[in-house]
Amino acid sequence: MEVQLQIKMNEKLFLRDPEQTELGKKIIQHSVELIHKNGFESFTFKKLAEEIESTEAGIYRYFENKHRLLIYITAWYWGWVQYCVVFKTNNIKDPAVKLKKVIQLLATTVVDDDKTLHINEDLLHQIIISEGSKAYLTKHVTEDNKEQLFKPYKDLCGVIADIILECSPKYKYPRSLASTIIEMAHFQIFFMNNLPSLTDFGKTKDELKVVSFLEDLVFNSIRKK
Amino acid sequence: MEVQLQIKMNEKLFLRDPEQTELGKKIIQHSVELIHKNGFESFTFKKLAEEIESTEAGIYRYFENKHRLLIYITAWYWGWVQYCVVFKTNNIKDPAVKLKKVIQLLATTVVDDDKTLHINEDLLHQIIISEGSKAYLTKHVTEDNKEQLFKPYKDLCGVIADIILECSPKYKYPRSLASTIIEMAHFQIFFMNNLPSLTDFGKTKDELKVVSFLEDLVFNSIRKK
DNA sequence: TTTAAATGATAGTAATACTATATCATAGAA
DNA sequence: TTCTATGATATAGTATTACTATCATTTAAA
Repeated sequence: MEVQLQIKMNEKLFLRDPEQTELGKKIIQHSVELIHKNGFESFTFKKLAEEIESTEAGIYRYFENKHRLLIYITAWYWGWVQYCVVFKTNNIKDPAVKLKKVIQLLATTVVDDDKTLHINEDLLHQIIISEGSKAYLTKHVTEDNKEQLFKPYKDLCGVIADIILECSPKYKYPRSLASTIIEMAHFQIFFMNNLPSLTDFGKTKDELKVVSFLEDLVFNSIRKK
Repeated sequence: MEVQLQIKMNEKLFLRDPEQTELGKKIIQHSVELIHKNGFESFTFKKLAEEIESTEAGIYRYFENKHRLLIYITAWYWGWVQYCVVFKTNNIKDPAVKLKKVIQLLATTVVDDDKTLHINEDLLHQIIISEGSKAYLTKHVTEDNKEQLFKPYKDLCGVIADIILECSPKYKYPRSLASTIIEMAHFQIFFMNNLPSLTDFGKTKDELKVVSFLEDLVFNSIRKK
């Protein structure tokens, strides 16, 4: 049996749903590749259009602008991560084991998931590490947030916060710790690879050390005292 | 006696030293104000030139482009923070007290420092919170890093890591914990104000709660077990 | 088969991110 | 006093970016 995964996206993220058409899927697929290759700053709809042999105007029918496309991509990613978290922690009783699974999922290389054909999750993971925070670090966060554009991120944070509370019902900062885990899983990887002296993993560049650091950080914070 | 603070900057950060001329100082001062007001994305040298009643070409003589200017501003900020850290922790014996001072310095509102006349440190602090990471989240981090453009950030991280080691000589992740403190001091403040459900401080919007969270996180990690 | 939706082709505009060059004021050295 | 280097002003021009608009054509659902 073949299963296909579809992540339901907020309709405000796009002008026309890219999942519904061939062109739409090509836009997402090649956006991920282009942003991965050249970075978000030098990414333009013109270049994307050339890549997929369509036109700039064609892409503007799907997304208002490239920033909205970035929000779409990150929202998709967080939705997908939440699916993975729920899937991988299913049937696990011990919340501490769940939390470890989550940390590992966030901080280690992603294996491309065949359930979504047009999206390369490994590239996407790398994009989110270096471009993800640009989705919300803007002057218009508040309005974007009102449109619920960051809901998948906030939902994931909520799921992780709940696991933290399962581990330690009296812990006072479950949400802040959850967002810290998410952000630091990515930032420490970025630093390790690009500004290694900001970490203790520069020599080996081993993602598993980031996992160890985060586990140490998290479990020392939430354990009973 | 009046003391004037000058932060020595890496010469590769600029084409002409803005500290040395009136126009240069105006560029820095009004950049901070404009970026604070409209965000880095919509900031252009043209608008800046209009603001200071000079010309675009004039500004290009000081900075290669607006991204270099952002790196300059952030580098200046980290240099200044390091000066504050050293100053405020001077003569304190207890490293735990030092570390608390550092956390407070990073996470709470900055009082404008009269020692630097043309720079408003409070605005600058707010800019760094929302724009600071854009300085290094680029495709050219590695080259920029080779030119030592991020040295002030890395030095500050080193200073904090040393304090952590004073507290707990056997702690395994002093640098990663230091960069986590720095980043989270800023991100949690940003989240608290803009995406409050990612934190536990949304209702009160009280910076001191961010301080408490970070202290809890840090001291549980480094205390002897 | 009709017809609406999706796409493609083309054109145009305002703003952005620069580069180049020529002039001018002034302050210190010869 | 003159020369020269430095900093500032003024103007002009280019390639690219970030869009918007229009119209023709293909495709796919009713």
